[in-house]
Formats: sequence, structure tokens, C-alpha cells
Amino acid sequence: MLTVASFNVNSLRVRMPHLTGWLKSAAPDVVLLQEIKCLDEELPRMEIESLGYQVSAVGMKARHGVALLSRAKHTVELRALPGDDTDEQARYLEAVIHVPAPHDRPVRVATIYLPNGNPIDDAEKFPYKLRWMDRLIRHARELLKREEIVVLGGDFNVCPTDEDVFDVHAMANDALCQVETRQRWREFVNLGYVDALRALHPSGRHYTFWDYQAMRWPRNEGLRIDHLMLSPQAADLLEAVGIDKEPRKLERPSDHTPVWVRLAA
DNA sequence: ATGACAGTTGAAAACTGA
Repeated sequence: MLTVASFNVNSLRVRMPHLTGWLKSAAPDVVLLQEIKCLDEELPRMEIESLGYQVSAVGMKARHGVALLSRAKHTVELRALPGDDTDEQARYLEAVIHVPAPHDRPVRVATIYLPNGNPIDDAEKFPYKLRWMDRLIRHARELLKREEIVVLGGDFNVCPTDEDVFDVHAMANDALCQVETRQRWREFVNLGYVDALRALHPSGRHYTFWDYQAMRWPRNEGLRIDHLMLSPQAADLLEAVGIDKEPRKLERPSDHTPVWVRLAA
């Protein structure tokens, strides 16, 4: 049994008390973090390791940044999404988790912080998002050839369908919901990756993000943009999935909350 | 239509995010 969780912390240093409390209570085996908003050397490495996790990160100053925590040892395989050597934004980290015997099939995971893309009429931002999605599709296709247990998880900044949006009209001009965004999302899914949450909860409102503004959290007006995507070999092992709302209830929370899967791995 | 919140930077208000 292996649990993999994804959590956009919106600043790791600010959210360390929340993260450590959540690691102790939820006790996930693998954690994919986004928006750590710090350089690698600024990571609170000792504090994380003292809780029993190996930690790797791709950080940058002030913005973005992803990290990967695992109880079992892991080996970093990629520190950037292939396909554009000029892209310097810290948005991707891929590793192999060496799950101990008797369940010793390796598990490949990636933590993903897909570009937001707003505003959609900006000359750079939305095209960058779409190009990044095209790169992700190409790489995800390559990964499938390995026939491994793969979990691609993170803040994808995509609302796959209208059911993943609290108010379609309020989000009509948002990059997260555009036709071009959703077309690429389906292309990714149609490669053979299973959206873990929708596999076990095909319908219904299951949000992972609530804007800090306009009373979105108390009104439960959110978005489902954090996803755990499973290769067929991982989907075979899917036992449970959930969104853990507890961290979002705390004082000074992230605007996201964790999503997790349990695999029979 | 705008800004509402929050974090970072760097020393105030600008930039970014979703």
C-alpha cells in the first residue's frame, strides 16, 4: 500500500507548520509539492528529513518551485520538463521511488506546476501555458512506453470540465477553462492517463482550490485544478482517492488543499 | 470594469498568482 499526495503550499516556508502537522496526521508515503517559492538552499531540509522523508526540490527565487518527499528512497530522474531548454521556470521534477520489498515494483512520480496562463490576451502567458501542455503530452506519451506505475500529480491549473468550476460564467475568460486548455487536457487523458478522482467519483463537486478573495472558502466556491494522473499500470492498483480539506481550515492556509491516492503497490 | 487576498521583494509599492 502506497499513498501519494499532492499539495500546492503557496510558499513552503510560510506553510511549514501546516505541512509538518499534515505529514504527521495524514502520513502520506510520497508528497508532491508545488509553489514552494524558494531556492533549493532555502529549503527547511532538516525539518522535513527529521519527519522521515527524503526531500528533493527544483526551486527558484520568490516564485513557482516544486518539491518531492518520500519515506522510501527516491532517485531524481528529471529536473525539468523536456522539450524547451530555454524554459527556466521551476515547474517539474520527476523521480523513481524505490518501494521496499515485498512490494518492490518501482513507482515513478512527477510533481507538476503547470503554468496558470492568465490573462488569456497576454502576449506571453497563455501561449506559454499551451506550449507547456504540448510538452507535457509529448513527455507523458514517452513515459507510457516504459509500462511502469506512474503518478503525474500536481497543480495543473486546468478545470477539466464545467463540473470542476463553482461558476462557469465567472470563469468564462479564465485560462483554466478555455477550449484550448481543455482540448489539451483531453489529449493528455486520452493517451491513457486516469484522473484518479474522477475514476472513483465520476460526478459531483470536488474542489481543491478556493480563492482567498470574495469568501470563496466559506461559500465553497472553488475549483478542481489539482490532479493525480495515473498510468494504466498505476490505475490497476487504485484503491482510494480523496481531497483532504483539513489544511484549508487552518489559520493562514494555502489557497489549495491536498489531494491523495492510495495504491495497492 | 475594477478590486477583493496573499506572498515576495525590499523598503513602498510593484509584481505575481488563480
